[in-house]
Amino acid sequence: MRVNDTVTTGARRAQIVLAAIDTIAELGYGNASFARIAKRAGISSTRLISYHFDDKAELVRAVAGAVLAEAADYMGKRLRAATTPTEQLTAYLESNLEFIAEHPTAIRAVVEIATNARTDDGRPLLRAEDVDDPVSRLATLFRQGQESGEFRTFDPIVMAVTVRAAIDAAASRTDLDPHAYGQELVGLFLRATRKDPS
Amino acid sequence: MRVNDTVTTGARRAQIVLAAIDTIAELGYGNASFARIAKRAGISSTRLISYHFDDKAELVRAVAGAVLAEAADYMGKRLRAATTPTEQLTAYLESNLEFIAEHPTAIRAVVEIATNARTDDGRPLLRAEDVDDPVSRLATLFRQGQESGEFRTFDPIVMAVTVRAAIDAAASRTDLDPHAYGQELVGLFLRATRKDPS
Amino acid sequence: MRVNDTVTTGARRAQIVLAAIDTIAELGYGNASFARIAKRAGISSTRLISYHFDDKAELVRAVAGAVLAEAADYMGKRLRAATTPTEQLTAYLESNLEFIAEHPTAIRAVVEIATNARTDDGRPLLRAEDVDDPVSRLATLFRQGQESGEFRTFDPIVMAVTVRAAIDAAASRTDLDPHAYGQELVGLFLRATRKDPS
Amino acid sequence: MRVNDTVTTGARRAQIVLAAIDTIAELGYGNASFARIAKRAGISSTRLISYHFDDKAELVRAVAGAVLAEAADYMGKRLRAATTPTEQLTAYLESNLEFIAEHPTAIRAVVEIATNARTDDGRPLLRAEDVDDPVSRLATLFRQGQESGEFRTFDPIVMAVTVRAAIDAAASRTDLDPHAYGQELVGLFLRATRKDPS
DNA sequence: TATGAATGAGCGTTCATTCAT
DNA sequence: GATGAATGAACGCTCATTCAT
Repeated sequence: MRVNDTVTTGARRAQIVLAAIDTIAELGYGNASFARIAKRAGISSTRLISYHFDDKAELVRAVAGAVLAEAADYMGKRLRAATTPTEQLTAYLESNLEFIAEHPTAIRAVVEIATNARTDDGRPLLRAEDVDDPVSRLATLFRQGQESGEFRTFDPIVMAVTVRAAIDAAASRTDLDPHAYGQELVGLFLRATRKDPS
Repeated sequence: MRVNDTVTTGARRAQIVLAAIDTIAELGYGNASFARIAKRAGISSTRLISYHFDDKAELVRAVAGAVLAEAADYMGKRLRAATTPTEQLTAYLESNLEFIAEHPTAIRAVVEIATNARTDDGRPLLRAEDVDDPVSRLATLFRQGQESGEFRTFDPIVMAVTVRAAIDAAASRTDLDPHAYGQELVGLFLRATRKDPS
Repeated sequence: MRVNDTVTTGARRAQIVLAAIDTIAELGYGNASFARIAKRAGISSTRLISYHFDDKAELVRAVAGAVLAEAADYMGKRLRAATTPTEQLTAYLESNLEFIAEHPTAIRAVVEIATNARTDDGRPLLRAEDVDDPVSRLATLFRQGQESGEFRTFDPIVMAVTVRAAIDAAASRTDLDPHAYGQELVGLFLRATRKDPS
Repeated sequence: MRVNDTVTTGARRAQIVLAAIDTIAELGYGNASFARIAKRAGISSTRLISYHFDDKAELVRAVAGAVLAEAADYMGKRLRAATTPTEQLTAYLESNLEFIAEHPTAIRAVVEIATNARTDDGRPLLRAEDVDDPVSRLATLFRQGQESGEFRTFDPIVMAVTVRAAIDAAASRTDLDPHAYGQELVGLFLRATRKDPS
C-alpha cells in the first residue's frame, strides 16, 4: 500500500496530498495530472508521487480520506452535543456549512473526486459504502425523528438526498456568505421536516 | 462556427450529438474522447467530428444546447399553464422530474458536462449566463411569490440553488421512482416556502 | 484490429514491420521500444506506430506472422516436392537453413519474439498453436517414417524438439557457413533416425 | 567489485541471488526488475540489491556464475569417471539432463539470461569465453573421439552446437520426463557420431 | 462532404540508480 | 551493513487536432 511509514515519508505524503487538493480544486479532477500536482508541490519529478503512492487511485483516496476524516471529526463533536433529531439536523447543517466555509478548496476537491474519479472499469472510485454513506446516515436521523414524533411523514431517503445536494451545492457557491447560507438551510429544512400544524 | 447547414450536415451533426450523449452518460465526460464517440456513432474516423464541430468545446455546447432546449420546451408548456407562484413551483418540479425520467441519459450527459467540462484556462465550459440560468429563473419565481404574499420571507437565491440541487441529485438516483420522487419534492418545497402559520 | 486497408496504409505497416524486424534483431526484444523502431523507420513520432497497430502485441504478431508466412511458403514448396520421409526430412533441414541464410535478421527477430515476448499475465505471446507448431509437424513426419519402416524406433517428440533446436541454434551462429551447416545437420539426423544395421 | 566478504554479506548475496533466480525463471529476464526481485526476497528496498551488487549486470553474472559453477561441479565428477569419448558423451548428456531435472528453475533462469541479457551496447551479457564455452569443450571431446577412431568424420562445431541446443531445449520442455529424454538423446547422438558401418 | 493519414504533447507508470544517513 | 528517499529517463499508449486530398 505505501512505503514505510516514517516522519519524512508522512510529511512528503501530506505535502503531496495538499498539492493534489489545490490542483484538483482549481483545475478539476480531469486536469489534475501528476505533472501539475508535482509542480504545485514544488517537487522535481512525478516519480516522487509514484514513489509515495501506489497509483493515482491511492493518491485520490488519500485526498478524500484526509478531508472526510477531518470533516467527520469536526461534525461529529457537534452532532454528539445535540440530543433531539431537530437539534441534530440543525447541528448537521450548521457544522457542515462551517466546515465548508473553512476548507473550501478541500471540499471542492472531494466533490470533484466524488463526481468524476472512476476506476478502469468505469465505476466511481469513491463508493458510498467506503465513506460511511452520508445519505444513509441522514436517512436514519430522519427516521428517528419520525418515530419520536418530531418529524412529519415523508420519504427519508428523498429528504436525505436533498439535504446532501443542498449542502454540496453550497460548496460551489463561493459567492454567498456561508453562515447566512447555513441559517437559510436550517430554516428551510426544519420547515420541510416538522409536523404540519393541525 | 459551423459548416453550411444542409440536410445531410444537420443529420450528421445530430448523429454525432446523440453518440456523444450516450458516450458521456455511460463513461463520464473525462472518458468521452472523440475516438470513443466516433466508434459509438459508427464513424470510421474522428476527423468527421472535427469536420462538423470546430473543436471539442463546440460539440459539448451542442450537446448541452440540444438537451436544454428540449427540456425548456417541455417545461415551458407546463409552466405557462400555471398561474400562481405555488402552481408554478409545483409545475417546475413535476415537469422537470418527468423530463429527467424520460431522458435519463441525456440528463446524465448534461450533468457530466456542467460538472466537468472546462475551458483551457480552467473555467467551466457551461456558464450560467449561456444557459439562461435556471437559478435566476427560480429566484425570480420565488420573489414574485414573496411579493404576492404566497411565500414566506427567505433568501430566494439559496432556495433556488437548493431546488436545482435537489432536482439534479434526482437525476443521479436512478434507483428511486421519479414520480414519487417528484411528489416528495413538491411536498418538501411547498412546506419550505409557504407562509408560516400564525 | 487495424485501420482501413489501403495501399498507403499497407505500405506504412510494411515499413514499420521491417523497421521492427531490424530493431528487434539488432537490439533484442527487450530493447525494441516504439521510439527506437520509429527512429529506424524514419518516422516522426511513435504515435504513427500506435496509429497503425492497436498495441505492441499486434505489431509483434505482425512481425512474426510476416516472417513465418514467408518461411512456410518457401519451405512448403520444397517439402511438397519430397516424397519419402527421408527426403522430407532432408528437404526440411535444407530449406530451413537456406531460408535462415537468406533472411538472417528476420529469423533473429522471430527467435527473439518467440523467446521473450509475453502477454501481461506472463504467458508467451507466440503460442505454439498460433503458429502451426513445427514440433508437431516434425513429429508427424517421424511417425510416418517409422510406420513406413524407413526410420528406427525412437521418441518422435524428442527427435522433433532436437531438430528444431538444432535449426534455431544455427540461426544464432552467423559465423558458420549455412550451406555446410545444413549438410552437416542432414548427415547427423539421417544417421540418428535411420534403421540400425542388423 | 563487491563489498567486504563476511558471513552476513555472503548470506545476503545468496538470498538475493536465489530470489533473482526465481523471479527470472518465472517472469522472464525482461520482467525481472529490482523491485520484483526485492519483493520476492522479502526485502523492503531495492537499495539493498544495489548495495550488494554494483549494478544489474553484476547480479546477473552472479546468478549465472552460481548456477554454472554448481552444474560444472556436478557434471565434472561424472565426466572424470568416464574414460572413452563415447562414455564421456554419454556422461555429459545424462548428467546434464539430470542436473536440469533437479534444478529446473535455476536452469530456466540461466537460459533466460543467456538468451536475453545484453550490455548497454547490445551485445550478450554472457559471453562464451566468460563461461568456459561448453561448445568448445564438446567440440574438443568430438575431435578426440575422431582421432581415437571412435567417431566418424563430421564437423565437431556443428555437432557441439547441436548437442547444446538439444540439451537447452530440454530445459524448456518441462512436460517431458527428463530421464527418458536423456536416454533418447544418448541414443540419438551416439548414432549420429559413431563410425558408419562398413 | 467526407476520409485516411499523420502529428506533438501529454498521460500514468516503471526503470535502475544515487544520495544521505 | 542497511535503509528510506529521491531522481531523470524511458516506457506504451491516448489525446484532440491538422494535413492533404
